[in-house]
Amino acid sequence: MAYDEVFTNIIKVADFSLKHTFESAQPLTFYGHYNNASNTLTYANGQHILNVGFEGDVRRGRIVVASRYANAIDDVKKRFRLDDDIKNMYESVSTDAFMRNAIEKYHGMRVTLNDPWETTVCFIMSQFNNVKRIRRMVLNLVAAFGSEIKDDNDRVVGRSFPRSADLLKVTENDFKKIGAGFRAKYLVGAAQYCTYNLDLYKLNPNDYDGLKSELTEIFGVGDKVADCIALMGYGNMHAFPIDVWVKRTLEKFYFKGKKKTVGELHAFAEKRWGKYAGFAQQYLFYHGMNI
DNA sequence: ACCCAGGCGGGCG
DNA sequence: CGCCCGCATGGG
Repeated sequence: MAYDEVFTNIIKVADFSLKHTFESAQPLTFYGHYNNASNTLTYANGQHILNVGFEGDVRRGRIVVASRYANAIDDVKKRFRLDDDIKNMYESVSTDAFMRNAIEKYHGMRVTLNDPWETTVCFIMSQFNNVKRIRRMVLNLVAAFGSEIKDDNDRVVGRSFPRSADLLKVTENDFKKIGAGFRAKYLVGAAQYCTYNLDLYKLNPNDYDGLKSELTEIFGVGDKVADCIALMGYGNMHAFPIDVWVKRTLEKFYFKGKKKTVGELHAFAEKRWGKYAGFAQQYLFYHGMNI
């Protein structure tokens, strides 16, 4: 099959925004390529390249998938969690004015389901950092250490995200060269640990406590990053990552500016948003950061 | 110049 | 356990 013989299909979808989903600092933000003018996203899954576009209204439109990857449709459905009962989720987390405003402003923003290892790397990169620089660091990582994706004419058309085993020979100094800074030593440790000591693909996505305890054994993964991996790498909506923005936003809009501990905020989120806490969190984070 | 960013590990009390 | 500190780097 020639490279230009791509498989295209259309998925009808309600309440979906490719733009907000991409831009809201999830793994796709860090290694995908989004074109704002055409509202299209290109990303790689392993050796496959997927082109995803969106047409129509946020409330009711269609996703156009173009790829030579036979399972591209299933990949997109899984990645964007299109089978979720989004109307019920919105109803559940629309608990107050802040959430309603966030949902109105960023309607259609989905919590994505990503590869666990890729999510781990992206959020190790995220610590004590800003979104723009995280993205540059991750793109540098893929460019430097990802394996080439070639067409039938042996032409390089992209690079895939490096697996943990692909990074075993990469040194701390190499990671510093791509801008990782003090996180370089964490990447070395994570690559080792996730190759030899922990199979990320055998963890139970539904076991929140189990995920947290296993993931925090990775050097450089603490409570917050583990919550991000549980949420965006395993789809565990119980996870409620509390970063500086979420903490600040909760304190300001839910506790009249009073300082709260992370433990208190976790308990608050669990009681208020329950099984959709992670979904609510993405709106708290993104709206809180941009308000 | 100064402050901050999707925090973490390590050391200390 | 909780608290506090240093940490690399670039953008506002």
